[in-house]
Amino acid sequence: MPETTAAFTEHDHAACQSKALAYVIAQCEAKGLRLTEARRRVLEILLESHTALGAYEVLQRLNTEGYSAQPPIAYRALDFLVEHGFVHKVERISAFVACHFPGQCNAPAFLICRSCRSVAETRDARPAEPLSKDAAAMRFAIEDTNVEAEGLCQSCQSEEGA
Amino acid sequence: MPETTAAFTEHDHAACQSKALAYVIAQCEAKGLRLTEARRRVLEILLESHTALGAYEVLQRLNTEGYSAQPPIAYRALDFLVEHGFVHKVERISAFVACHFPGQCNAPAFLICRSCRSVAETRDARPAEPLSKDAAAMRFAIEDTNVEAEGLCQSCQSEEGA
DNA sequence: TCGATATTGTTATAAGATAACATATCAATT
DNA sequence: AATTGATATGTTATCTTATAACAATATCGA
Ligand SMILES: [Zn+2]
Ligand SMILES: [Zn+2]
Ligand SMILES: [Zn+2]
Ligand SMILES: [Zn+2]
Repeated sequence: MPETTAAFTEHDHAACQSKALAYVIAQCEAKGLRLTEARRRVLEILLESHTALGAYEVLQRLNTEGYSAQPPIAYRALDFLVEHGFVHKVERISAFVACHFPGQCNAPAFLICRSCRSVAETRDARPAEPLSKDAAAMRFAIEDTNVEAEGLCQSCQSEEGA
Repeated sequence: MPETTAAFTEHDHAACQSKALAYVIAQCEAKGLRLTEARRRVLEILLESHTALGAYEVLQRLNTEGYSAQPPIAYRALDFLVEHGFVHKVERISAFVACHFPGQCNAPAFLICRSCRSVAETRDARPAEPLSKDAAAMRFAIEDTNVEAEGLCQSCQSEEGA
């Protein structure tokens, strides 16, 4: 199996999920970050699958659980989680996906299925070489990089052929 | 000079601009595409600088020229230009920038200044290697890739220090 | 000229994101 | 325990980005 999350492969997702959650809890302890109720619930919702969810989908999920939250609740929780690298924003589809490489994720890159919205994360994508070289040459200070590939996962290819 | 557009460097932008426009005109001729008034105006607006413009900024520009257009006018023109590779969408900032590598642009990558919104385009970014390798391994069919780096251009770094 | 196809005009609305401000909670110090 | 500054939440309203839907035109080959 390649160095990707198991998004498009069979795997023990319960383990996948609890490992990531445990890591976030530990990190917050260690760094004195406050993993509040809302933040934790949002993270748990995202960890349920390898599918990216929009902020309003997350919000809806919160609200089907007795919560009665407005957009800023979801966005603030997501901002916190993204800021600390526990969740990634997938710009291409304006959606959020939990990080599944707890603690090992520097420059993530994503494979995004346009049909089922599953997102596989690969790590160690050295920020696209020619880009960082050019950036240095023109004294451009890169702060953050997105590498996102959209397409069809294997199972959605089959369905589309059908 | 590296293989980037001249976005962050001194250059003969008039030439830059007219070369790109001429290329698009020729391509449309050759492929029987209709570069209508609206499409051409939108392209010209984007070619004026290496700054990315939002769809509504483009719309506003159209409307300050006697036009009286609604959002779909701008989006349709942009869709056409993006579809044929004459314009790129910069997902990270939901904005559009003219392609300045007419005919030589396969997998563009961008350096985006978060302050002045200038965008430099580098070509030949082989779609991030680890990603395409992983994709092949899991039979994921990549259709389109974004590589976008956000940061500060040299001149905006100076200003921020001030 | 006819008819299929592509494009534009127009209205309305969906979807994504944030500003602003009041209230509440937390955690460290007196 | 009370004070206080910093952080987080609740709430309303609004802003930005993008598209659906459908009628009216224009284009171009048969
Ligand atoms: Zn999993
Ligand atoms: Zn899929
Ligand atoms: Zn130029
Ligand atoms: Zn700049």
